[in-house]
Amino acid sequence: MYTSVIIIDDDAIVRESVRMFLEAQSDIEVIQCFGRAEDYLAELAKNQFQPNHILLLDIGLPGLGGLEAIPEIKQIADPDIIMLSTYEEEDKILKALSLGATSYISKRAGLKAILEGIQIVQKGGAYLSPAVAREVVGFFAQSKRKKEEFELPARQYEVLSALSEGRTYQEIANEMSISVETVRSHIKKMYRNMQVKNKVEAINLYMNGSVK
Amino acid sequence: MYTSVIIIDDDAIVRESVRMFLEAQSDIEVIQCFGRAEDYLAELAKNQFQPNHILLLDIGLPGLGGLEAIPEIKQIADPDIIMLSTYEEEDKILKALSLGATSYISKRAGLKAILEGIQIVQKGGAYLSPAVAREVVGFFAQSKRKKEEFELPARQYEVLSALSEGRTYQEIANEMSISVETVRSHIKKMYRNMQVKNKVEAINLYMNGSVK
DNA sequence: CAAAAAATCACCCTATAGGGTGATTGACAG
DNA sequence: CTGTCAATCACCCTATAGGGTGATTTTTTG
Repeated sequence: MYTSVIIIDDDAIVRESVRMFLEAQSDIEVIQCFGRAEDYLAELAKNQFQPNHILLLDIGLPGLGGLEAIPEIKQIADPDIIMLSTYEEEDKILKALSLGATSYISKRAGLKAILEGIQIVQKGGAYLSPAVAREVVGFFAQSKRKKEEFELPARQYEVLSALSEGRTYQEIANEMSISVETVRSHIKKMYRNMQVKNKVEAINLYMNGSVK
Repeated sequence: MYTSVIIIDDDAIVRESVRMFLEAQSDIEVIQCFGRAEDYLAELAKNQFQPNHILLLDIGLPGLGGLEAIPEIKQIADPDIIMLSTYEEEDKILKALSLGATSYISKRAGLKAILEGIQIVQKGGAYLSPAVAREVVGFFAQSKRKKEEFELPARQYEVLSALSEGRTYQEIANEMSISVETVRSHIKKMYRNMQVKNKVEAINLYMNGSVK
C-alpha cells in the first residue's frame, strides 16, 4: 500500500529535495507539491483528489502561514499533518499541536527524520523530532515544579472549588445549606491557610494543582 | 565516548534482554541493573558511581513504583530518565514528564526504539515512542478544541490579563497609567464581549485559552 | 472621508468581598 | 480529660466589584 504525501514549502530547494528523497522510497508517492498554502486549499476545495494523504506543511510560509492554514485545512478535509520547521520554538510547537497537527519535525533533523515521521504517522503514531520532543517534555516539566502544596480542610476545599466556578458567597451558602456567615468564615480561614488575600490568588493556586 | 546506562526493571527477562542488546552496541555500556528502585536509590546515596548516566526506568515496579521514584532520584542526582512502560496511558505519561522524565518509551516499540531513545537523549534531545507521542499530541489537541473564541481589543485583553493575576481595579489603573473609571469601562465592555458577569468567569475563559 | 469601533473619563447606585472579633459545638489526640 | 482544630454562626465596618448611562477623542477601516 502506497503512502500518499503532499508537500507545502515555499523553498523550492527544500521542496524538491524532500520530494526526490521520498520518491526514492518504494512505498511512498508524492502526489503533489505546493509553494503556498492557498494553492493547496484551492485544490482541496475543488477536488477530493486525496483520499487520505499525509501533509508535510512548512510553518514559515509567505502569505497564509503554516499555523493559520491548519484550521482552514481542517474545515475541508482531515489529512494527517506533519509540521516542518526551521526552528524549535516552544510556542510554535504547542500552537501547532493544539491546532491539530499530528507531528512536528525540525528541518535540522534531516531527511531521514521526515521519512521516519511519515512512516510512523502512516501507522497511526506521532513523531516529534528530538529537539522538538525536548521542548514538549520541557513544557510539562516546568509547568508542575516548585510550588508548595496546601492541604485544606474538607469544607474550605469545597468552598474554594465553588468559588473557582464563579459562585457568590450567597450561592455557595445555599448549595451547601449553611449560612453565608459560615461560608465567609471558611473563606477567611482558607485565605490564611493559603497565604493569599483574595479570590483570584486562591483560584490561581487551586487551578494549577497546588491545593488538595 | 561511552554512554553509561543503568537499567531498573523488575522483569529479569526484560532486564537481561535489554542489557544484552545494549551491550552489543559499541558505544554503550550498561554499568548496572536493578530489579527495584530502592536498590538503585541506596547505591545512589552511597556512591557517586555514575557521573552522568542515562537511567532506563520501568514504570511498573513493585514496592516503590517508577513514578514515585522520580522525585526521590531527583533529590540525590540528576540523571536523564527514560521511562519504560508496557502500556501507553495518557495520565501515566503526563505524570512522568511532569515529574522530570526526559523521555518515555513503550516496550511495545521494541529494542530498537530503546536504542534510538538512548542515542537521542545522549545528544540532548528527547524521545517519545510513536504511540506515546500520539497520546501527548492528543493531549494538546483535545485541550484546546471546541469552544468559541473571544477576540478582545488590546486594552480589554491587558486588563483581563492583569485581573487574572489578582490585581484590583486601582492597581491596574496605576500600572496602565489610566483612571480607574477607564479600567471599569474596559471591564464592563469586556464582560459583555465575553458574555460573562464577573471576574472569575472571565478568568476561567482566559485561563483555558478561549480568549485572544 | 465617513462610519464604526476603541479608548478615555465621569457620576449614579447597589451588591459582593473581605478583615476583625468572638461564641458554640463536636471530634480527635496526647 | 483537656487542649487543638474543624465547623458552625453572628455583628461590626470598609474596600472592591459591577451595572447603567452618557460624553469626548482617537484609531481603524470600508
